[in-house]
Amino acid sequence: MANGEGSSARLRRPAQVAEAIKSLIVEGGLRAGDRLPTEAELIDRFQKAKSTVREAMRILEAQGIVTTRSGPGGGTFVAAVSSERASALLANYFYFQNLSIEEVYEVRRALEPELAASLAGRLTDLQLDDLEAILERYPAAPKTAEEEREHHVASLRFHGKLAEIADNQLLGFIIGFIAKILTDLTVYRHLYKAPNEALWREGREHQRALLAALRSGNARAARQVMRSHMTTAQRLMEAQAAEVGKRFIA
Amino acid sequence: MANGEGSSARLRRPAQVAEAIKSLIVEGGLRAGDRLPTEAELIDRFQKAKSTVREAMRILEAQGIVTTRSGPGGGTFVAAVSSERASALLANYFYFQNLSIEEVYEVRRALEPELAASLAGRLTDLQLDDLEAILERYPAAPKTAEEEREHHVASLRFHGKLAEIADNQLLGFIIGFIAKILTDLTVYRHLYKAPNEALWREGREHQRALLAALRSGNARAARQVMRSHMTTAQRLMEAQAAEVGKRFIA
DNA sequence: TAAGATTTGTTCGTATGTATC
DNA sequence: GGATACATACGAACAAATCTT
Repeated sequence: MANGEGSSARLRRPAQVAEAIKSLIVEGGLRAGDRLPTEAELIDRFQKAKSTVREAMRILEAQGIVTTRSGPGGGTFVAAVSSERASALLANYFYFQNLSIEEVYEVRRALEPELAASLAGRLTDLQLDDLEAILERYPAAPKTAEEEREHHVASLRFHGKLAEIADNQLLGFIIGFIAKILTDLTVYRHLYKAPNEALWREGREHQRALLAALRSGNARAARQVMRSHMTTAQRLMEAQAAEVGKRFIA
Repeated sequence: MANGEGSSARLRRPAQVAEAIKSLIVEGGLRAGDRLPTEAELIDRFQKAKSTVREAMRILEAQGIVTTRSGPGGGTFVAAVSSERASALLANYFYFQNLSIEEVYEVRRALEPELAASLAGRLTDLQLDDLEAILERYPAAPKTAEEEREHHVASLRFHGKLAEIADNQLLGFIIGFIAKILTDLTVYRHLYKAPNEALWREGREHQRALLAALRSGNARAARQVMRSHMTTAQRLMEAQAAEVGKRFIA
């Protein structure tokens, strides 16, 4: 498990203990749900003060790899890091970066069509209906900036849903992450320009066509439609002149 | 800034304080290097015990968004999350996932050619020489499993270097992250098959051709060469029958 | 329901370490 | 080297959560 500090930096005691506990997990081959020694045992084993051990636990908890419960039968347990947690931690990194729309879309243009192609013909009717439902929630063109924002969030949810369904966990995570930061950006953005109806209509046509291609199992068409959709989406975003980066977060 | 917990979960006090401090950062528009109130001031402001505040600090430190120094003029400071830290935290997520070679390469095949194309003709002589130097460190075909491993790590450093140079920070981060997990996998893997010389030679030719395309500024060629290179690299990896995922970490 | 047991959660006071002037 | 200002570490006492009986 990665230690997260530059290996040169001298670690303070809580961080040292946290590393030692990580070793217990890795060396011991512990899996999600497995129990770690109690606080008292750890204090005894490492010969450290209670607060030191507790700070170590907070470090591991912040990273999402353990959870703690009090009470009998409680204790500290190994946890599989959730994708939500991983996304949130990664978002902190980009908080300090200032991504441009162009940067985000260069990645989307490369990945989303692949995901679409890989999913063609592999979705259940239930999943297809879910996707359809997302589109149906906003059948009319947005009239106000507020409506435009809701449309955009719904559209991103569509992509987030595709990401969840992905067989490829890495691809799914990345696409889901991008949908998340674009959603946060959209939600917390307060300056809007007038909705661009032509672009909206074009985007909507693409999503319909995409759904049809996914349903019929036409991977080539799905890839092609998603490619066009990304181009349109990028133009929509740029038309809004939003800036990604600082302030895209909760 | 993302809070990292499911928003429904009731937070304990250290986590509450950590969130409050995050708010100080976000609402106050604080930037990397800015100073937060001293421990004593935070204890006073939040009316919490010293250890509670300290546990909160460990949480923020683990996420990479603050650093602390003792001594006069010391205290807690906002830090830009480093890409290394972000990578390490993200690697913890995939520790529990078990990615296949195929999954990783589906993403590499889509992204690395784009990066190569975007870099063509934009590298300094110094950067090109750095890349050349990485290739030159292993001019001969690997004879042993050990040598083969070193070659592979060097090749991944080549990709990591390209990722560092990338103008697109998102694209660069993703490619750097993938190079990192593949490197960790390679380093900590202890079972090797015999090196496949034909594939090695093919990969090497690709990297040479790529360097030439980058130097001459031929974006189309760079993209095309990288595409072939990815195919070869995937076959090399699969020939080694390594499994990504569990145990790819330190 | 209530009491007791177990385990983490929180507080406080004190002492120590560390960097700057 | 001494004073100062800060974080770091310790440990004892008590609170809260939650399981068992």
